[in-house]
Amino acid sequence: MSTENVQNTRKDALLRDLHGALVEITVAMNRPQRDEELLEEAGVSLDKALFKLLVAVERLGPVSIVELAERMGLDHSTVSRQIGKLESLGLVARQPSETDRRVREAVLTQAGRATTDKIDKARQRMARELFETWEDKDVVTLVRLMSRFAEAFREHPRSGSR
Amino acid sequence: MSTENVQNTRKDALLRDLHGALVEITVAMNRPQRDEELLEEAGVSLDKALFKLLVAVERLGPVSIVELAERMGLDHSTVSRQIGKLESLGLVARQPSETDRRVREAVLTQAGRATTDKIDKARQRMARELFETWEDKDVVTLVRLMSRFAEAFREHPRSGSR
DNA sequence: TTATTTTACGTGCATAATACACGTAACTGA
DNA sequence: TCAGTTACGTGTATTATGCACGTAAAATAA
Repeated sequence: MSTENVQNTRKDALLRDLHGALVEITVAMNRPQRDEELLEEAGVSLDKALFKLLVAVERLGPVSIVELAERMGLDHSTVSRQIGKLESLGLVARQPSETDRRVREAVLTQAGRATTDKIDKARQRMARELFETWEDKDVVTLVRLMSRFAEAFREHPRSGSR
Repeated sequence: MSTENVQNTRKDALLRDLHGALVEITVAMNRPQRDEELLEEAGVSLDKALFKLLVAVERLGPVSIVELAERMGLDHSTVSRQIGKLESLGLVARQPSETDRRVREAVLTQAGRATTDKIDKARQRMARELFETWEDKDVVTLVRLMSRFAEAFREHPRSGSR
């Protein structure tokens, strides 16, 4: 308090704004409404949780259940069940790993690929629309800084652990 | 496919990276681990869902249940119950609105304010640490562009509705 | 090699967050 | 005044999720 100065206050306000933006973005990303809209635009019918996992499988290629769980911040049992559902829907297949017979890698099936293609295209359309009024320069900068932030946030130098 | 050109591909890749960063940030924000760490650092014991709502009440000041629900992307019944819990913990109070006797505004109690102060300070400390190696200029730019994006994303020009 | 520990996965079980449906009170506008 | 809308709370059902446990395979130690 006694050592508080103007610079600190300014920076605090800045970081406070950042947190506000982060919360807003997180809420927007978590809105079921948003998923539905995207799925509808893509002409795909899929459950919210399954949808996120399907996209993750697309991004991470052949990927083990455990790694998928870590990436998604979920328990492996949850992912195991959800992948099971995606499998029964014919969108994902489990294949034994070549190098480790404990792991069963999740991969997209042809139908799964077709689905994620539609979703990706719908997302691209919406993103283009959102950035329509932005200067290219700003978009590039946003992506650069936000990617950098995402990585730092993920690696998040935890107080003591890890 | 036949009309695809290099410019489109470049921009698509950019937007794809953006989405990747968004997903990573969302996952990081949703990690229960993160909340725990923050709460521990703040020396506060509180449930995950309640914690988010408490922070929301701090930000949005005296706020109705319905507005809170809309901001959080939750059903009003969920928020009603959670505010009830926060009330029984003595962190939030419900006060009748001056202008509309249907609404019961949620506000922080003194204890609630003390709690959010601790949380805010802990978050500031962590944020400062994360941006330690960043140039001020980049932080300022990140916050500016990300705030702009958050607003655009929230207002999200829905296909037809709204 | 053999034995011990760790890892990956799946399943039974319990919990808790959440949405939906409904009822009540209050506000709004014709 | 009266019909329609809105804000809120509660009963109920769903379901996503984590935890605990067991099994098989791999890694490591002995």
